[in-house]
Amino acid sequence: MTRDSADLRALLAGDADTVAPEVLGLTLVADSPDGTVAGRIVEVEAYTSADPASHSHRGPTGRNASMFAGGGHLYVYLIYGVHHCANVVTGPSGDGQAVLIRAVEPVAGAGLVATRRPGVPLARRTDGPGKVCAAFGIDRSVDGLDLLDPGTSVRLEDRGDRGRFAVGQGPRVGLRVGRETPWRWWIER
DNA sequence: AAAGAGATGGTCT
DNA sequence: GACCATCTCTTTT
Repeated sequence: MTRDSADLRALLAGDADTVAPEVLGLTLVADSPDGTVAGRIVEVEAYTSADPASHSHRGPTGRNASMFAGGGHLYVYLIYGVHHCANVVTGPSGDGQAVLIRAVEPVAGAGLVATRRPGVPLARRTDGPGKVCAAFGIDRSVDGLDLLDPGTSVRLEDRGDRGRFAVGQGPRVGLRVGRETPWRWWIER
């Protein structure tokens, strides 16, 4: 049972903390001149504007504008001046909600991923938010794209993995505030 | 096996 | 000028 882009659009119109576990099992796809990389999303976190840990908490700014663009868009930011992190925006336009893609299991383009992350063992290539962006070639240049438009270079697809796994839940990672909110979900191995 | 520190730059106060 | 939704390498137990 797969969902088309209209189904996904409706799904992503919901609040980040209810949508996040539904994003597990969806496939992230990124095209580039060098080839295509695809991965099954296996770990996510939710952020909303009511949440002090969220970039959207203090309202729209130049950096977080795409977080307010409405469900289905891509929000990419630079963290620690070093790594990029990719988010699936959720909720209505203007709301400032997003689901951070923390980890992915590669399903296509393993050779290209190896080129982009040389010397890193397969199992460790996409098991963190910065690693996912490095492996997929995602940076601020694709911030704000519509992930549900089949014509864009970075996309979100349902390849039929719905409900075939157990989901774990716990606190988010790396935060100074908001540690008490258990808004991280992952697919149990 | 776990803990610590440095890298590095855009964004906001 | 401080703060980061991180990663990797080095040092210590």
